[in-house]
Parts: sequence; structure tokens; C-alpha cells
Amino acid sequence: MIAAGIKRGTAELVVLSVLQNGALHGYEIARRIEQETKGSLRFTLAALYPMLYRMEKQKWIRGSWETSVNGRRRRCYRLTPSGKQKIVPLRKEWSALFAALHRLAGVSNA
Amino acid sequence: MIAAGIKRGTAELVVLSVLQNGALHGYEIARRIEQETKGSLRFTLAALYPMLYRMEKQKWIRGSWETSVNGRRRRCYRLTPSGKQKIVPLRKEWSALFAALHRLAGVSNA
DNA sequence: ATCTATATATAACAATCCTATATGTAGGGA
DNA sequence: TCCCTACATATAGGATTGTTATATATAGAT
Repeated sequence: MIAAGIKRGTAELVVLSVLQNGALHGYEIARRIEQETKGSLRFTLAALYPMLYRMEKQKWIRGSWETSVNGRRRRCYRLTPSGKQKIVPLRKEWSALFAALHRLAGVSNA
Repeated sequence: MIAAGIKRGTAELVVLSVLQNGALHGYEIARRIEQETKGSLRFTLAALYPMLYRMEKQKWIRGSWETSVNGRRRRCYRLTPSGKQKIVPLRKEWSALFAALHRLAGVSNA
């Protein structure tokens, strides 16, 4: 598990990214992040929910209450056009950070 | 300039890394980081000084007051053996983060 | 004489994680 | 039946680590 102090700030990009493949609710977003990184990246729901509210307020995602086949109420979020556009510069900035850390500290994705 | 919310948490690794090439004082550490990343990564001194105190307290660096040729008093920091060892797992964890972001969000050092 | 660069220090604030706690449903096993 | 786990959302309180603003002080250039 990557420590909190290291992964700090990644949630925004990560949430937007997993929503690129289709609408998801909060609980499922957490599971996808964990699965797709083989458990190395993981966020608590207490971190994710307020983050989703902020992103909805900024119009990057739009939430809608839905009911699953089991009768559970969920809030499903999908990317807005604005949210899709947001990903590009965000990924670019993270790439710039990666380049800087690669240069300075020998960090690599290998 | 990489935004504060993105670079958050990198200072520790970055400071330890620039000190690998020899002892430096706070003001100079800030300049090195900026120079070696062509201005893309930059920390305020108000962030660096408390960080240096924390790292000294944890025995990763050791500071000593010195006087420059100009008669200015500076606190020069050098890596301790413990600090050198600290870099390895820290770089590894940052590499793991970027592997995850590469996979999930297409972040790359190119 | 004033302005910039050098050099350290701290207070007040902001953002984004965490743990802990709360609420409630559905399904499985003892 | 009762309890435990999985599902699903919500919020309070605390920790960490950045920011801006402010303070102090010396050296060299204009």
C-alpha cells in the first residue's frame, strides 16, 4: 500500500480516469482503483465521498441517484464534457512531476 | 510550475536526493531544485525550513552552522547514513505510485 | 540611499488525506 | 434467530504539508 503522504493529491486524477470507462458509484470507484492497481493504490470512502461532492460542484462529474437490482440506492457519477477536458492538463501536470522526480531522484515507472 | 496540490509530499524525497551530491544549506537547496527541474518544481523556503527541521529530528540529515566567504551564517545539511538508506524505499514507493498512475491514468515521464 | 540577493525563522491559513463513527439493507452460516 | 460480512452513503475530528505574509539581518550594486 502506497502511504497517504505519497499518494496525496492523486485521487482527483484517478477518479476522473476510472470514470472514463463509464458511470460508477462511489463504493465501486474505490474498488476499481484498488483492483486496477493490484491493491497498491487505495482510498478510504471517507476521502472519496467529499471528493466526489467537490468534483460535482465544479461540474466535472454529474451524479444521479439510481436503484440497483438488489434495491440499494446508489449515487452514480458520470463525466461531464468539462470533466473529460480536465483530464488532459491534469495528466500533463502529473507527467511533468514524474519527469522532475525521474531527473532529480531516479523515480521510474518500471 | 507544478501546482501545490500535485507536488505535495515530494519535498522529502527531493531534498534527500539533492543532498546526495554533497552538503547544502536551505536557501541553496531551494535553488537547486528549481534549477535542476528547469523551474517546473519549486518550493517556498517557508516550506523547506520546517521540513529540514523535521528531517534533522528524524536523523536523516545533520545540520551544522557555517560561515561563507561573505560572512553569512548558514546552516549546512548533509545526509546521515540513515538518510541515505531512507532514499531507497522512498524512491521505490514513488515509483510504485507512478506505475499505478501510468496504468490508471496514462501518466508518463515522456 | 535604496534596492536586490542572500539567509533564516515563524504565524496563520488551506487542502486533502486518515480514523472513527453513524445509519441502513441484503445474504450466509452457526 | 442472531451475528457477521458485504454493500452503500455520510460526517466529525485530526494529521500532514503545502501556501502567503511577515520579520530580521547582511552584502553588493545602482
